[in-house]
Amino acid sequence: MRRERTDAARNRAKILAAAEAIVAAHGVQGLSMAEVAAAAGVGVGTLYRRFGDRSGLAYALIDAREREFQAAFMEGPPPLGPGAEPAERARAFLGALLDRTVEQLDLLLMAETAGPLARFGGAYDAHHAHLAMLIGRARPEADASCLADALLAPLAAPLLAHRLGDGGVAVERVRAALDELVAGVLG
Amino acid sequence: MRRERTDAARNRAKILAAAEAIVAAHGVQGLSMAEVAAAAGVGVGTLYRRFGDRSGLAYALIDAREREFQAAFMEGPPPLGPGAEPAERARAFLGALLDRTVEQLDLLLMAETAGPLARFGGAYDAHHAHLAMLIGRARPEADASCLADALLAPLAAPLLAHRLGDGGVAVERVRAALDELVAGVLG
DNA sequence: GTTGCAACCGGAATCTCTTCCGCTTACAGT
DNA sequence: ACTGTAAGCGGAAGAGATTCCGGTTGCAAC
Repeated sequence: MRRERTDAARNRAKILAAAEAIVAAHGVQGLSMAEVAAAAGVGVGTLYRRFGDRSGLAYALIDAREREFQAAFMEGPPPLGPGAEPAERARAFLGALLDRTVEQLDLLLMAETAGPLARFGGAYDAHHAHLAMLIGRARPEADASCLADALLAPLAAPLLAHRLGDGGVAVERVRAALDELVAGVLG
Repeated sequence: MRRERTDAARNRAKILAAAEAIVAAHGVQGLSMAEVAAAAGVGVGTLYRRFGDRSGLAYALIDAREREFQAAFMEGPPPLGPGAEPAERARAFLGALLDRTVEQLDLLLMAETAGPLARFGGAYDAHHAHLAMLIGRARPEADASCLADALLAPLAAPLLAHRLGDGGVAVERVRAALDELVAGVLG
């Protein structure tokens, strides 16, 4: 496919920079499409062509950290990367994903709320494929795909936001529960 | 607290009837607040005072079946109700919840999308409390609350919609994976 | 039957997301 | 450099959710 036009690339950068500035200044709730467009000096149509919708913009803001994370579990050092036992890698993977999710909870919440299905393009599929691979290696006879969904589900942003925010549950308790789940499934 | 005024009760009934008719005729996507209000012959303000927002209206439509379900697992016959072993009850509970969720997938999807936090008032709390009770009975030393969240998470509407719809996964595969999870957690 | 008031009602106004389409521009091929 | 065109652009228009508030009404107390 053709290279991105230079004006498009420039606009993309301006939009992301403006969006980051707005999130830093007013939080995620202040991130309205019209405001981002105005701050970036482009029309709202440009935002939509580039990012699809509000949730697409949120995912784009998350993307940088997501790439780091994917690199870490695909080719980084153990126990996250190759070299450790599948069960240990799965535990490390879910723990790291928990940390990343908590760190960007506001953006993820907005992204999933704006359009729930978008979550399942891109990042989620990569996480699912990785975890299913680990499960399949540890227990070839199991339904690795469904089990991977089940282990990833407790990390959904709305649930974590509820428990960590209103519920007063600490991250470490969630991590411990995940470890127990992995032990039960891959044990 | 005071009894509901008769005009308010009448309007509530008219609104729910109109909403059900619209869902039956045009599906969940046709359920716009203005349209429901017009069909019920009330102003939109009345919808909002009564149901809070779009997701509140969706939950109200789900409510009847939810009450049946709660009665079944709280005081119905085993294995769902009292009388069976905790592990078996937990399996039956998650299976029944899976069925109910699939049955009302569209409404649940809309309800969670419209306001993700609303899910965690009412029905979710009841499910969580019940499952945590069963887990606590089977394994007093475990963190029953967090494990209950983890076992309920795979039943989130967006995930099920994705797997059952686009992914081509059958309900029975999901059920089998849940059974395996329960087996892993409850010994 | 009258009265006081709290709850309720309606729908216009507002707010934000999203779509649409006529105009502009980068850039590959000549 | 010239040109055709596909990609990109902007912002007005459309859609639907949500808020607001002046007017109305059920009903409990007297």
